[in-house]
Amino acid sequence: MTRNGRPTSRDVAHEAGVSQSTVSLVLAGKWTGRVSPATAQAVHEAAARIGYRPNEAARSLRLGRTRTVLLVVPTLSNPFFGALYTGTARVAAAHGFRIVVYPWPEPAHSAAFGSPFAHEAIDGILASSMALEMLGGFGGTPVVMLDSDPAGVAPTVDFDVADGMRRIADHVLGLGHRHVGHIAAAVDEWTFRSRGEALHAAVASTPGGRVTPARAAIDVAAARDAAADLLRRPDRPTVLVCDDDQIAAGAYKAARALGLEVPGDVSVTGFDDVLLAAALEPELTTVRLPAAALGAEGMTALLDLLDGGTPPSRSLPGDLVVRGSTAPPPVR
Amino acid sequence: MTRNGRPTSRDVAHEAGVSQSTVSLVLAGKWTGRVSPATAQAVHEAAARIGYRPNEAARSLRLGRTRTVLLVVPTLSNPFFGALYTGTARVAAAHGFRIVVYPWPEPAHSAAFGSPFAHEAIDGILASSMALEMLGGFGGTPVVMLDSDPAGVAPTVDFDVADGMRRIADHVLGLGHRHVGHIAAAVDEWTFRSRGEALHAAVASTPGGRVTPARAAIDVAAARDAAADLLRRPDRPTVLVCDDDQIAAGAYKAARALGLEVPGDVSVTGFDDVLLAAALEPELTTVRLPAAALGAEGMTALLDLLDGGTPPSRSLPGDLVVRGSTAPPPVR
DNA sequence: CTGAAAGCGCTTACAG
DNA sequence: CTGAAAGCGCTTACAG
Repeated sequence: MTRNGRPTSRDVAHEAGVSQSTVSLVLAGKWTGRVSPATAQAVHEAAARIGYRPNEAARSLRLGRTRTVLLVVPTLSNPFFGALYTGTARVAAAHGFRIVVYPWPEPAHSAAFGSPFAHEAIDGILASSMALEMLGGFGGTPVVMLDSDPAGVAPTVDFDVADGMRRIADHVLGLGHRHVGHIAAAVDEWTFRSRGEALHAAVASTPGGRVTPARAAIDVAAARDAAADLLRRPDRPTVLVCDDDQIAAGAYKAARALGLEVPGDVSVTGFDDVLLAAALEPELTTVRLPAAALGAEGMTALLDLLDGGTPPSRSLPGDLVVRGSTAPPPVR
Repeated sequence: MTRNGRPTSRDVAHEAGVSQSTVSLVLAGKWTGRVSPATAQAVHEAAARIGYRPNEAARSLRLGRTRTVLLVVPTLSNPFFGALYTGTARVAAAHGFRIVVYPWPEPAHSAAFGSPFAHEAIDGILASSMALEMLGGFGGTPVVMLDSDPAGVAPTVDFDVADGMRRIADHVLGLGHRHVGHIAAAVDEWTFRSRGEALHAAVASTPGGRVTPARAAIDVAAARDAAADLLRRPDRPTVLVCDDDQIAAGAYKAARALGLEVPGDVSVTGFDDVLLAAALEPELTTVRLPAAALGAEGMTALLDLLDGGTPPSRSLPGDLVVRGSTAPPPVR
């Protein structure tokens, strides 16, 4: 027994009447052909009887692996990343890994958190929605990037955001819109660059189509101001395509403040399909990005990488979800 | 050097020309009076030069402590718990602890996660918004409960939700409302029981005041249906007091579907002040609960407990935030 | 003031 | 088929 009262493999050995090494072999599942079935069963029973659980610290020290993965996300105030975490943790748990979440850079607290890589008690890193370079020096720790530029050196699991934005474009162009206001997220990341490029390409290839760009932080108040600027123009866009659901919420507020109805006077679209999208009135037309699936696929790829594999970069499709915030442009 | 190329305290010792035990003493900050200042400085310089970082697994094994705390939350889809995590992690990092988040019971994945207590590589538990009994058998691991019944055996850090709800009640009663619809969260937890009791008490003590109760899951669609039932009554309440901001979002939807204006025809209040509250139109009158502060105070209490202290149960005040969703009742 | 040594609980060659 | 032993990298009495 350890000082804190937890049984050790020696206690199991004593209880089962075998040696400690036999216990280790049996409980690691490496006994077939080396230990008799009867002995193995006795060990399992003894372990269950005294409530034995292996000491992870000892195993980590011995193996040089910690079975811990660091998940780096830009923020936890967006429930998107909560869902992402859930997906990674599900796959991790099934393989005996744990996930430590690290919101970074969290503007408010970045300094106080200290460097996550200082601890180094991790086997690998999953980083979402950021550039690999942002991670700085993390030694040779294996990394899988999520929702990030697939042109980098690390394996990547992405959403096909360009395709999602093309679906948005096809939807609003199909409704008859030609003048599109695009409220881009003022964050220089691959995921947002891709959304913007796809939108511009799709609209430009349509006769009479044009995009008026604007930028806003991913924040309701900032988006409201950017949207108000677009809506006060003499040649007002008939639809506001937003890089994110929170930005779309700001666009709603700007429209209402100017006495414009959504979607009667101006249509609005979002991106992500977080809870907010269905809470707004009217409900938001957006692209659903399966965050939990992204996390699960990313963790699967990282496990492959840790096993010495070379997981291919992949892309998950997003679904267009048409709700009440889009309609044909007003007749003039 | 370890197999994976990381320098150890032996490498530092060699670099500094001292013994490994001296390195350990110096880097643990326990050298004053036992090691000469010159030697201590040499050790620090050598450690910095070769980029030494202590192996956490070895330290954990030796000390029998892991410097890891499990944070159990009901869900991560509500950004409230993201903020709570941020607060705990900030204090934890300052003390060399890490936080492992565990959403539990996450209806969708609860089975797949496995028991968090099985790993046992934790020194303590912070559990939010649940009953201590839900944690089941966690051995003798120290626990601090957050936003939970202070009558339990574990130290507790709470919001004064009863006071918050009284402020809501005073606000709407002050506006002239007398018939209050209460949409309670259909979750049998202390935090919601307290909200309901405080509301009923405050309204009952006002001449002519009465409460019509309803219940809904913490979910926009469920809340919409519950609110619609209240609003279709012949003796319709003039204000819907909701146990949570998401429930309030559902109340908005029900009002709009019935052609009622918020706040002209019916006032609505929330609780928590998550991002959604300011994204709604009109913006939601609610009680701001400082989630990050709760997390920070909880972690501080747990550190105290781990040090052998007996942290007192505490309560943090919530602020009433009056926005556009409340107004005097319509004249009849 | 400094170092040699024990030992935390495991895993895994190695010997029998 | 089974066990004795080494060793992962630390912390901390203990001896000098």
